[in-house]
Amino acid sequence: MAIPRAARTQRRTRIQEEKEEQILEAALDVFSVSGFRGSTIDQIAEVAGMSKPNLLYYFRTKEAMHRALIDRVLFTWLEPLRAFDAEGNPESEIRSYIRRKLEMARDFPRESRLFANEMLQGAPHVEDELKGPLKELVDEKAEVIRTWAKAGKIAKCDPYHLIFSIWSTTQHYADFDVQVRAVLGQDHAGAGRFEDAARFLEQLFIDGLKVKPVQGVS
Amino acid sequence: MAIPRAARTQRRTRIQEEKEEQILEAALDVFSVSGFRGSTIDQIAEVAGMSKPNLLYYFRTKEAMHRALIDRVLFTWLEPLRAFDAEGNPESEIRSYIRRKLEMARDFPRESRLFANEMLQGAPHVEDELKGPLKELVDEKAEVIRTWAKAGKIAKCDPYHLIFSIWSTTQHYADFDVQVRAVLGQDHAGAGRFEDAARFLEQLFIDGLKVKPVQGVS
DNA sequence: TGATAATTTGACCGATTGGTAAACATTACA
DNA sequence: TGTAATGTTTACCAATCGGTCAAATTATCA
Repeated sequence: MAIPRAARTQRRTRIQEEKEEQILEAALDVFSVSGFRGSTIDQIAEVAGMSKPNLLYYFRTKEAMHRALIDRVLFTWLEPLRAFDAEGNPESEIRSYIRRKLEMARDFPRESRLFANEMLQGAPHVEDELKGPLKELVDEKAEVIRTWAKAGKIAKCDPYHLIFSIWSTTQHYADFDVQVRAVLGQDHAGAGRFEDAARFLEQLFIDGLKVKPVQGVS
Repeated sequence: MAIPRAARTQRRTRIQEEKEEQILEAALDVFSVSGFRGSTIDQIAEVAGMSKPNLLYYFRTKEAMHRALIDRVLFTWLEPLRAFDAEGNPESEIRSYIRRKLEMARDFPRESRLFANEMLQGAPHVEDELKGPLKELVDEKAEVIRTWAKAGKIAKCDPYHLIFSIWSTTQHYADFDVQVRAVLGQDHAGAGRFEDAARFLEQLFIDGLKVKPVQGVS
């Protein structure tokens, strides 16, 4: 008789690892496009190439699949911000943060869309994580930025809105990919698009954050 | 006997105007949160305070409701970009464009989320509009920005990515509202948040686009 | 007012939804 | 190899889905 997944206490089988990975891969495909409510287990099953009951053998509910995905994404998505180094050079730290976020949007667009979908729906499954770990990490890095500004290393600015603007501009290329493609057309297609975006954003943020000479009567 | 809505040729009744508005208002509530696939006619009917068949008397299908909403949003959403004036002063044009987009994100967050949902799903209902009217408008305004840059009025930059970055940063406050709230907490709550965002973005874009002195051996 | 058109709804339809039960197939391991 | 645990599938369930129909109700206007 099959033992329900939740009751298992032993170490995981090789098959379990493989199949769970296979299911999450398919679930990411589906959830990232249609969101939680708009996705069906049947869709995921078809993409995964397995029967629906088989999926439910590894994840007891649709919500469990979504949960597993969100947890994973939330963690890796914050990697670049964690790497933000208080001891580093402000300009190069910001530059490489932008580049890393942009690379993630390019290499993991489904993860970005999954997260965006969750936000659009009011974060019903992750509000606690937002108010807890996420807020704490952002608070910490915002303090770093504030210190830099006070030391005159970058222009005075609201660190929170700076972080928001880096998030939004970079993730835009994953979340609004259709729109970007439609507007740019075939002219700016391919790998060049990524470099163009990187160049623009680095210029915007670096120049926008340069310390301005004190204004006064000249 | 009731005449199917699509067959009507006469002018619309007062009741028709009111009820259609009432339905679209409810549909916006639901679609903007759950997306097209994730929303149900029953949900919309409940929010609208009408029976499901009554909704389907005014809009023959769920898709017709969504279509009507998207069309309306697509038009008004581009208003600020249309107002972008080639003859105006670059700095103040960009500044007021940012402010207008930010006001829309504040005053019409549901419309922003409806659009974002559609983009995340790959724009299955509006891809033609994106490649047609939207692209044309953006091309036109991008040309204006390029002209400004060539004339030395603003820094040289890719005009398309500039527009993208203004879109993403402003709409972020509507689409990712939960996240913004969670991170800022109660400290930066209320109306002040809007002003903080406006101040930051205007500073970022204005300073980031200032013409830089030509680099060379000093 | 009366009759005609416009509006509204309860009952219902087949298809799809998330999820279950139990039989069947495969694997791991003594 | 045998057998017990693990993995897989067919058949199925109640609930919900988008949408229809006909009957009932309300508004319009000659």
